Amino acid sequence: MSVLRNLKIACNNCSLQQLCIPVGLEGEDFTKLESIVGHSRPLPRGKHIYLPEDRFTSLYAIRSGSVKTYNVASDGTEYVTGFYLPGEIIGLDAVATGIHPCGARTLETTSLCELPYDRLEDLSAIIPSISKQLLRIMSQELHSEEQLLMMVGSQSAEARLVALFLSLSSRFSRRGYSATEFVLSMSRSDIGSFLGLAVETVSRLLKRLQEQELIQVNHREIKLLEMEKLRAMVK
Amino acid sequence: MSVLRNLKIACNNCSLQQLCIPVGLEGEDFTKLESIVGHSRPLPRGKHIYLPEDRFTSLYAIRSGSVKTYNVASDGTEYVTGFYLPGEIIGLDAVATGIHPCGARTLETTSLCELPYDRLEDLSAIIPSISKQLLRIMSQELHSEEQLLMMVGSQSAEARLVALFLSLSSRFSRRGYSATEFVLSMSRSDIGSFLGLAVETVSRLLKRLQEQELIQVNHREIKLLEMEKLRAMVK
DNA sequence: CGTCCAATTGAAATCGCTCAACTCGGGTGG
DNA sequence: CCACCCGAGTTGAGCGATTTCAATTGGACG
Repeated sequence: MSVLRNLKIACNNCSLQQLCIPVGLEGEDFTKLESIVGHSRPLPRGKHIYLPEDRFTSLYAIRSGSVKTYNVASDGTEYVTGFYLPGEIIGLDAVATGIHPCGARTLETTSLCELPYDRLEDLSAIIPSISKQLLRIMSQELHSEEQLLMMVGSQSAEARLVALFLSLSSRFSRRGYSATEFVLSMSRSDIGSFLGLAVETVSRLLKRLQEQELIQVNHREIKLLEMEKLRAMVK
Repeated sequence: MSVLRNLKIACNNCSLQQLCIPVGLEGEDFTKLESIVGHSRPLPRGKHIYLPEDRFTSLYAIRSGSVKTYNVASDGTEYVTGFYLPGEIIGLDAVATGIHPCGARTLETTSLCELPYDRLEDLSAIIPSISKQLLRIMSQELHSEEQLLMMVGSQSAEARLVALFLSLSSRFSRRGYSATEFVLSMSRSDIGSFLGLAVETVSRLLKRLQEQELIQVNHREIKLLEMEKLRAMVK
């Protein structure tokens, strides 16, 4: 029985292998990595994975569902710093200090794989391609933060929102989901907080984009109607 | 003669050892790292280190001087993505793809250490603490981008400018320079571009902060007069 | 069926931008 | 050595995008 359960959750059987840490691992190395990965039953919506300032022990790979990371300013306001989809890794920003600078919370029912960092370090001393892969993932993350920064810093509210949708679109599509129709797991205020916009602005922009027939909005269901025009909006 | 030159530029003699990749390396490992580091004569102001879209071959550590990284939007506008001081590493965002997503240019006369990435990868397979250190540096960078993002996304223009000064202040101070008096190597428009503000706004804010006697501005010389009040402004 | 939170809508206020003119300082060439 | 020039920086006025405040609607769930 426990065998069944283990099999079921092995990286081996995970459709996200090609997006996650195991990329490029084979045979024994693959098995070794698998052996340190911890699993848990799916978490419900709104569950904390770790809090800001928590001690850092593990990275987490999203297996299914989605997660937001956030930071709390000294006045208590919460700022969303990122949205994470299956195959993506959270906690990388804590490696440097051993303390989580951001918290993480599930946006919907979510399954995680836990990667104890000390064991991951031990393993990457033996299997160099693991640290290679980790570095690649971090670098990727760094790059997308830069993109985001540029966007938030100097694009219109409309362009920012469109850019978020296009980012989600391409990420969904790489995971085998539709690039043009998806359901947002985050609230309007999460979106606003992430993009540096007021909730009301998000709402008005959605309406306007719909009126221009660029997208179709139904509560949290989004349909991108004019990909080319949308892409042209984010320069 | 060549020995003298080599000694002069060895990590061994570098005051930035404790801020740079060598952190935690000793004896033979230290020597091995040193052996792959390339040096060049100081670059003048305004020199490109690499262009956006250039193929990635090396990381660069700033030895002295300063550097800005930037991105070019499809309409040709240049966006500053970061300022880098001695002991900091540039090029990390290119590891994932092998292509530099951002360009890098000197802001003043600047000396660099070149770290060929393929050799660094080979080395970190032998010396695990190198990849550990690299991961730590990347994570650090990730964290500071998050901070920046939060700031740019949701703070007032004034708070953003103050936050930049405080960041420079603490970075200068860790390098043994004054935490309250420094000379900006970047132009007002670099600052504006980095913070997502118009040049004129930067100028007006500097004036206002000076009138409030929080800082003192003389061209590019900045003196922070009221650290506590300044810190309180960035929540 | 009522409650509560998320989302929407409207109106007024504001922060930062754009456009335009002007100043200042440093470097260059006569 | 001085006058000129050019880019960087400053200053002013008006405008516009986004925020804020306030009220309302709508859905999900008990």
